[in-house]
Amino acid sequence: MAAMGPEDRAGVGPGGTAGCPTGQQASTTTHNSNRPDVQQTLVYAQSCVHAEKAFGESHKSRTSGWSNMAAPLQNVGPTMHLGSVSATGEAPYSFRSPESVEMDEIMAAMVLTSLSCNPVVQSPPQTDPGPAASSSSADMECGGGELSDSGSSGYWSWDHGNGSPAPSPSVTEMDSSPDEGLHMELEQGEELTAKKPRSSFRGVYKCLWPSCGKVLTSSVGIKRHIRVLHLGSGSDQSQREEDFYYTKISCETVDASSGPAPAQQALGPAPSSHLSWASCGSPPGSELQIPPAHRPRSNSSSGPGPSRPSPLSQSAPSSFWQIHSEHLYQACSPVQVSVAPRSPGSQGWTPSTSVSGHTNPPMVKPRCRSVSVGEQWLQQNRLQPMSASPSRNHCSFRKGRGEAKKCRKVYGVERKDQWCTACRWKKACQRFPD
DNA sequence: GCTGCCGGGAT
DNA sequence: ATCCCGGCAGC
Repeated sequence: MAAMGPEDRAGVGPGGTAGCPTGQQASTTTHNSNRPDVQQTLVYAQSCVHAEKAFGESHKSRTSGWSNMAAPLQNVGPTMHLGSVSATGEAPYSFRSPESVEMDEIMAAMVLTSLSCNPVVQSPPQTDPGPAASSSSADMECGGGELSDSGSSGYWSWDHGNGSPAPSPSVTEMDSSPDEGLHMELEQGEELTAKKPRSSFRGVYKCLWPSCGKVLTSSVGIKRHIRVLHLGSGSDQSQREEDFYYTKISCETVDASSGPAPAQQALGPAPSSHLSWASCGSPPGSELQIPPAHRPRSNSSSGPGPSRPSPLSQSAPSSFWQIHSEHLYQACSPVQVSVAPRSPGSQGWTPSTSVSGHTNPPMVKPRCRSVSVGEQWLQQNRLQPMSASPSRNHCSFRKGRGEAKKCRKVYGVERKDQWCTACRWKKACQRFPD
């Protein structure tokens, strides 16, 4: 639904322009003038360098400026990365060719972006992530996936859960350059199709070296690739810098087969729901399980807004919350009303709290409205085992009227204030449900 | 046309 | 979350 076109990308996320010192625009637009698609994040990041150069040459001011630009870098150790960046980004300007400089700019900004957004890159991904690290990284990845929906080009965003920065690494990757992206997709396709049938989440590591775009599935492999091919093996520095020249891309497969939940089996085709829930990747080595405490609570925003990615196996319980918030006066009305022996003038209506909704088949009958997967799961688990195929065909059926008196009939329009709330709101009658 | 209520907007 | 209403469909 988030059909934001590429041109809609603001490019500068929350605090984007505010974070960078003034005067950042002019110096860099010249470098990127012929490729407007190249991430504006890059422009932004690089422009900070220029601005700082303009403002002062002291290393101290540079450091503060960087931390100002991107708070995420603070916990990473800004000076260390600055060293690597400045080595490629600043010094050679005076004598390198414009193309080389441009590539350096791109690369430096990519490195910065990936560094600040991807903790997996900051620390060796598979050495010893530990449970906390893996879970937090999974959260990060989720944030990235979510951002990718908005179509922004890696703008800065702060993760909802733990306050960590979580720009979208994958978006940055995809937007980096069209030809490179194509190249990467080809390679990625080759490597990934092999594993496609079974895995649901995976991370790939992409080399950020200019015009390389090599994609590997293991961090060790990508490190070795960078070290050997680009940095040149041997030097101590190269072994440390290799981290900066790759980034991790989280991918998801369209797995309709990963652990089919009972509800999904019974549901039949509900592909959109599957996809919206499975928009999260995670590192290949780390486990997918996000602790419930870490998982963002289901925001009550109905509709396909930022769908919280979660493994499919957990989809049903999470959507349970949504049901309660969305269809409160319907889904949460186990209160059955015995309508039969009533005098017409009587105000009384006897709500019997019998949970035996299943004894009343019409109650179970799905209404004609779009039912989420989770909701059907709920219905299946809460109520009687429904028919094995509560397919959406029933949704086209609109229940007939006249089976029970409604508030309008009982009280009349003139006594509308005595109607139940739902009737007043033109919703399904709560007081006299069919 | 009346009625029930879904879907969605407004606050 | 609450309130309201347009509009659809069954009668």
